[in-house]
Amino acid sequence: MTAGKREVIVRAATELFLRQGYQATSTEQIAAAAAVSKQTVYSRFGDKESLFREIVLGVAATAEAFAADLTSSLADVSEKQEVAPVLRALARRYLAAVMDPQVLALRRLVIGEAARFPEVAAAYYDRSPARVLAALADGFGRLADVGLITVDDPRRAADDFAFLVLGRPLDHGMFHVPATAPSDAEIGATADHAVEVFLGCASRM
Amino acid sequence: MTAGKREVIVRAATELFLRQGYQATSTEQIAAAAAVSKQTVYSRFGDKESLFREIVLGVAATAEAFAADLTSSLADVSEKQEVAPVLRALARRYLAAVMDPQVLALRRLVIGEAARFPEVAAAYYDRSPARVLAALADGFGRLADVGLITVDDPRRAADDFAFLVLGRPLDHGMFHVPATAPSDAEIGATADHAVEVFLGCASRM
DNA sequence: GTCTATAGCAGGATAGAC
DNA sequence: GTCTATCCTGCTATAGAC
Repeated sequence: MTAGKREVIVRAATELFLRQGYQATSTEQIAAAAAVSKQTVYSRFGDKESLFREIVLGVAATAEAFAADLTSSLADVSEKQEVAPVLRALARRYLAAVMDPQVLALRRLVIGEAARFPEVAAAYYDRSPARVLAALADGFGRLADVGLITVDDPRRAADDFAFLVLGRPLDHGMFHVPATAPSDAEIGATADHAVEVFLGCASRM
Repeated sequence: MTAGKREVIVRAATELFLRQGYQATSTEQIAAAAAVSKQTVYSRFGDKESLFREIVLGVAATAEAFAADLTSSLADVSEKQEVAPVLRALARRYLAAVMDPQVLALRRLVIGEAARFPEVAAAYYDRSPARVLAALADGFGRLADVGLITVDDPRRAADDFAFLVLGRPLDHGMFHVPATAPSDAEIGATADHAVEVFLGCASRM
C-alpha cells in the first residue's frame, strides 16, 4: 500500500496548514500526522513549498463544482418562472458555501502567504472566487437574453450580487477565528435582503 | 536621543512585517533595519509577539481618522443638496483608501496571523473595517431622518454600500501581490455604478 | 542603556542502513 | 521505498562587558 501514502500526506498536511498556517507547520509535524517519516515526505514532494503549492491548487477543485451547480441552476430558469425565488435560493447556497470554516481557513492561508507565493495566490483567485463570479456573470447574461432581468454589464451585475450577499459576513469571517458559521436564519435574512437590493425593488431615493 | 528609538524600531518592524509577514521577519532583521541591537528591541518590547500586537493595533488609528472624515461629510449634507453626488465622492475616497497598498498589506498580515493572534485580528476588525461601517451606518441613519434617503436598516444599508463599492476590488487585491492600485478611472466607474445600484435607480426587473 | 557574543533549540533537508 | 540518525543553518532570547 505505497500508492495511498501520497494521499495520506496531502490530507495530513492540508489539515495542519489550514489550522496553523504554512510557516508554523513543520515537515516533522506533517510526517508525524501522516504516520510516515520525513524522508518519505521529501521523496514524494521534493520540498515543503512544492507540497504547499500542490495542496492549495488541488483544493480549488471544490469551487469548480460549485460554479457548475450555479450555472445549471440559472440555466434552468424558464420564462414562466419568477427570478427572485431562484436568486434567493442561490444566494443561500452561495453564502453557506463560502462561510464554511474550511473555506474561510483556506482563504486566510492563501492571503497570508500571498507575499511569499504570489503565483499560488493569483492562481487560487482565478480558480475559486473569480471562477464562481464568472459563472454568475454568465448566468445573468443568459437571464438578460431571455428578458427575465435587465442588466447592462453582466460582470458588474455578478459582482454586485456576490458582494451584496457575501460582503459583510465574509469580511467579518476573515478576522474571526475560530469561525462562527452564520445560522440558517441569518443566512436567509442576508440572502433575501441582498436579492431585494440587487433587483432594485426598493428604491432608496 | 534614547526616546526616539522606540519609534524607530516600530517603524522598521512595521515595514518588515508588512512586506514579509510575521514569521518570515526575524528580530535580527528588525534590529538591523532600525540600526539598533537586538537587545534594545527586547528591552523595549519584551518579545516579538508584543511588538507585533503593538504595531497592528497602533496602525488602526488611520481608520479612526477616515471614519471621522466620513461622518462629517455625511453630516454636512443639507436638505437642499442631492445625495447622489455626495455618495459618489464618498465612494471614491473610500475605495482609494482601502485599496492603498499599505492597507491591503496590513489586511493580509492580520488575516494570515488570525489563527495565531485571534484577539489581535478581532480587535483590528473592530477598530478598522467595522469602525468605518459603523460610521457609515450612522451617517445613513441621519440622512434618513432628514428624509434624503429611504432606509429600513441603516446598518444593512451601510454594508450594502460598502461592499458594492469595495467588494470586487478588495477581494481581488487580497490575492494579488504586488498590489496594483486601481486607476482613477476605474475607481470612478466602480464608485458611480455602486451608488446607482445602492440608490435603486435602475431596477433590474 | 546599549552593545557583542552566545546559549539553546527547532527547522528544512539529506545520508546511509535495510 | 522507507526508516533512523544527523547536518547545518537560523531563529528567539539572554548573559555579561562597558
